[in-house]
Amino acid sequence: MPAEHAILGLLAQNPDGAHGYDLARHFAGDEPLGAILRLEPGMLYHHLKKLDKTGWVAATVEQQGLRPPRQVYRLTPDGEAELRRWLSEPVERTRDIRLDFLVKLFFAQRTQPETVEALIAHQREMLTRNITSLAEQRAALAAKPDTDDRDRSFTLAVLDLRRSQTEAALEWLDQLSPIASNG
Amino acid sequence: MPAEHAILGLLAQNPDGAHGYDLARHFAGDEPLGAILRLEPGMLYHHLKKLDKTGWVAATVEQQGLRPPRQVYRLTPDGEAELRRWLSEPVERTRDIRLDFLVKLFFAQRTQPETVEALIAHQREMLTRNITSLAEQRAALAAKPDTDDRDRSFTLAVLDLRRSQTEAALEWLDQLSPIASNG
DNA sequence: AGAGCCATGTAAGAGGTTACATGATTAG
DNA sequence: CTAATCATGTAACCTCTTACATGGCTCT
Repeated sequence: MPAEHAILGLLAQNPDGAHGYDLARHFAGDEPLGAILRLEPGMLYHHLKKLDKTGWVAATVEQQGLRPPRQVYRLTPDGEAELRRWLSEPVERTRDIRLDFLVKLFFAQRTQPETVEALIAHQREMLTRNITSLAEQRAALAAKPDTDDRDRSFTLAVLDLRRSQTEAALEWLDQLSPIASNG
Repeated sequence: MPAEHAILGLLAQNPDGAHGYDLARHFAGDEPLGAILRLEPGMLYHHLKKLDKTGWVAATVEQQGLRPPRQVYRLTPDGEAELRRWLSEPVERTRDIRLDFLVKLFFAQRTQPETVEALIAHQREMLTRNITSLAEQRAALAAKPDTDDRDRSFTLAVLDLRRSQTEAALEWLDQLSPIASNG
């Protein structure tokens, strides 16, 4: 779940804590985070409660006169550890590059820029492994007897699509150096 | 929802109808459909009931001695119209190529092969449009003042990833000719 | 005799979307 | 005076996942 880790990441940038409405702004369309991940108020408040129950954030109440009191959330040590763990781990599937990996990249850059190169390198290995596996599946299928020609050519097309998507992600990764270096 | 249209597609290949267990086999891992779309029994039976309520399939009961009676589902004229409509329509977002478009391709090939080339051509146009739009967004962002450098370079990376994924899908589409021609 | 197939489902829960409810404050 | 902003949430409703319930039949 990238959304909850994104919340942890935002709190990691704000040692004084933040309340729901503060955080919500970062998930709007004109913010960089909002370009990859939209979070409606309902879900945001839901995640905050869940994170509180898990112990990754801690809430304190701030009275506000006549407005509803603010719940100010701060990252706990457990939450920080979880964030670090998550940020160091590449995503397994190519389709998760689009969302999960971008969120990782975003917060790695902002909260621990020295880890960005390692994250990219690990992700690179993972994608390379996936390409190898796809090549193996392709070879196995081509060699498989008793297969309808239409079925085979369709499944080959499926594997080829995955390969092309994974290779594209890999090439994109290799051009991320500006982010990695001056982040 | 590709799952429900996949069910319609399977029934379109079986004018005598099929029952849930029959259909379930097509969504197993070793079948070509299963390579793109897994459907557990629970969801399959749920979709069948929903399609029945919508009027896209019609059920008749077949007694089976001591086993539970079979619900045999047949495609209705409405269901067939819906399937045709869906099969002729490209997907809007690149990320839906992986699932929805592949399902469309699979069933277009098997139930109306003469439409495959048009489907591919329409999808090609859609992807080309998306690439143009991404280029525009990229230009707009590069020209935008008052933007944090880190924010800008991150959002540029997001747009570049989308472009690379969309271009990869486009190149893959252009090599689908074997399926289109001898399907 | 036991494993796996046939054939249908239900139940519980996680995760998400959309819309609404509340009510003061501030900006135009 | 109206609209947007601040600040919190709830409610209803989907979708999907995982696991289980039932019980005869067929194969080894």
